[in-house]
Amino acid sequence: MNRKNDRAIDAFIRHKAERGLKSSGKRAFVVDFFIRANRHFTVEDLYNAVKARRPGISYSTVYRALRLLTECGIAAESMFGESVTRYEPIERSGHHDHLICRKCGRIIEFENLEIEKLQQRVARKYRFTVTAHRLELYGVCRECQRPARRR
Amino acid sequence: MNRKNDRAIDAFIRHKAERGLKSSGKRAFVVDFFIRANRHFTVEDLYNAVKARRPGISYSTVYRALRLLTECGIAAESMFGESVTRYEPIERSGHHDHLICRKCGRIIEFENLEIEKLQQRVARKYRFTVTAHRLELYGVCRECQRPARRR
DNA sequence: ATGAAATTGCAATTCATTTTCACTTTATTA
DNA sequence: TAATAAAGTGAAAATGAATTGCAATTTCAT
Ligand SMILES: [Mn+2]
Ligand SMILES: [Mn+2]
Ligand SMILES: [Zn+2]
Ligand SMILES: [Zn+2]
Repeated sequence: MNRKNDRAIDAFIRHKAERGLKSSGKRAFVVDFFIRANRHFTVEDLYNAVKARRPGISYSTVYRALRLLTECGIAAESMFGESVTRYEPIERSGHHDHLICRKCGRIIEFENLEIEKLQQRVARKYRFTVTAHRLELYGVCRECQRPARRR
Repeated sequence: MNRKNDRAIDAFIRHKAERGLKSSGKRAFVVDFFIRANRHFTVEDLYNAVKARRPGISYSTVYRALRLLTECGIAAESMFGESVTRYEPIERSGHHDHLICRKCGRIIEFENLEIEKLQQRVARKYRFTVTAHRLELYGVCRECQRPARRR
């Protein structure tokens, strides 16, 4: 998994080179932090997490870093039915889909090749070329089912 | 399909009763128009479509009508990776998922019981109770593949 | 060291959506 | 039917996430 982090960081360095971007300690810190912490960050989440360890980084920088990461395919955006966008590093985990708990907000990742195959079959039926997909299952996670439900 | 429209309209009338809402010609027109036109409306889309046939209906009214329709389960919201929410009547078509063409914006609907079963299996594996799901396949539709690609 | 170009933080802006509020309409009651 | 309470409406203001403009700062090839 350090391998994967390194690959992601290399990808970012390559991206910078291609686009003639310069280096910056602040951005590097954000990028690094994001890649290492394998989470589904809100901009606010990431901003707060980063700020705790290294003050003096602004929201703008976080927004801009996440945009770059998305552009070069290191980060993936999702919405999960909220009003804010979430970002997660994908270089390291490969494609997967999500179970989202509506009680505690937990996000569980899964992969299912059979489903992916069936998606291709559906697409073929409509002569549709799939370039991306999104599958989200919403509900209640294991932990949230245990405690006696009130109300 | 008139049956289904009628059922949706009845559902809305019931919802009004339950919540002590009053009647309004404008709202009724929006609701009616939305239910009849089986489309994936943007608020703007619906506002324009409605305004063409019956001027003097404001954005506020459209927004508010769509909120009510969503609350009582007649309309479903989706985002499809854009910055605006889309609404479609679901009472009439039942559950389905979507193929979204990134070139022309066309939205194709499909149902696949096998996929739904596999989703249940995934959920069971994680002891997760699914209450809703969302599957979207993005790409290029049949029609958009035909013309010689330029660039 | 110089200068062009990128980066940054802050404030201002954008854009979709929600809310506020004065006014109108509806429905219930006397 | 008149009075009244509550809901509906449009226009404007407010909100909230995300983007952008800009002056100051930093990077880096020369
Ligand atoms: Mn994930
Ligand atoms: Mn649909
Ligand atoms: Zn949970
Ligand atoms: Zn198309």
